[in-house]
Amino acid sequence: MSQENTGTLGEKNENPPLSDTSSPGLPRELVEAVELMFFAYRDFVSDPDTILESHGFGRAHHRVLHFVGRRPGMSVSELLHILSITKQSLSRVLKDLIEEKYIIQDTDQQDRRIKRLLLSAKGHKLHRNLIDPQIRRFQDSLAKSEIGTLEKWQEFMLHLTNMETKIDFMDDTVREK
Amino acid sequence: MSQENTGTLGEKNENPPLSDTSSPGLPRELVEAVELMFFAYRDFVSDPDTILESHGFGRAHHRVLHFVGRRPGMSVSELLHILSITKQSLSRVLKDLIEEKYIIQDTDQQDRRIKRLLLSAKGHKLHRNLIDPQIRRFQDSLAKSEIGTLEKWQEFMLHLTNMETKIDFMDDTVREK
DNA sequence: TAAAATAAGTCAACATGGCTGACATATTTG
DNA sequence: CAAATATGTCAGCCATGTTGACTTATTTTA
Repeated sequence: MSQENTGTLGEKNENPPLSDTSSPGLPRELVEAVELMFFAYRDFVSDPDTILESHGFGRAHHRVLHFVGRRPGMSVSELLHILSITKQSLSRVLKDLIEEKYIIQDTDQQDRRIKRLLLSAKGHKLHRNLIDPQIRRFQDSLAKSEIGTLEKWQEFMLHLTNMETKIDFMDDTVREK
Repeated sequence: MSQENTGTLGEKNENPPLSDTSSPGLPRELVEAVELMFFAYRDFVSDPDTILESHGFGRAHHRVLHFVGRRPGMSVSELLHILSITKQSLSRVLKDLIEEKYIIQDTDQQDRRIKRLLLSAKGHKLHRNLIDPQIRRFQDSLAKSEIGTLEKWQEFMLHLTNMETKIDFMDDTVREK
């Protein structure tokens, strides 16, 4: 067990081929796919992360900004449901975004307990700046790879999700209750 | 600006179609793709998260376990490089994994400063348990969607990464220096 | 109409896992 | 022998998750 590998190495920086040593018994392609999820996601959010930092915001702020942008007029509890976090976690970032006028709260006229969330012009602008590099990344990747259109990729990615989660958001039908 | 949407709603749970209201000026399909990255990643790691919790571990432990499993005999600095975190962050989780005998350290015989990292039998077993649901998720998705093989998906995902990151790991050639 | 349920918000405390800076130790290299 | 390298450690900070206990306003219901 103790390092047959390193013994066979001529120099310390020559690493053994991954296929020889890694995850015995598991389909190599699928293990690589697991890693690609990690690397792709990490790099995919790296550009917005940089922009957010310059505003004193974090990823949590980004998510809120994004989903409010995607569904203007969303209530706080709907947002909590999509993000799957607690209201205490949300409140910290939402407070920042409201105080700095990226997000506007608008009391629902039918039910005055509910506050509808909307992006301000400032909020739209930031949202736009954050998503631009991600869209560019998709477009570049689309151009460089042979996948053709995004459709099949989307279908595949959708099947990776827990569905209920996703469907709640995609659908316009009744959520809980 | 103030909520034309909610005004048109008959009932509070009927939300407006996303396509009508969200992210004006941006290609809808690409905005949806951005969200799919978020949902797919989150749900993709949810099964391992549950298992990790029962062991008192977190995602950080998972990553270490995974990459050590993938490249047995990896040095600490190589691991740091792949994970792109500081040694102080790594040390917290690596310490746990070594103390609880999931990972074995083996001093390199050529350069006794370097410690080669390896999974113990216990480590392999946990790694296996963690990756199994993820592989199953890929297989299910592959079966349910019309993407065919993973090849094009992998190519596309690879192009989403910053490349240097990825290539460092995939290649067997010399890393830094 | 009074009581219960709902939506939102707040305070306090805790965990995880990033980060920086400052050092210590062992080992190899020049 | 001095400098560089690989690893490890202490201390403290930050972001963002968690739980639990409450408050306030508003709507629903019995």
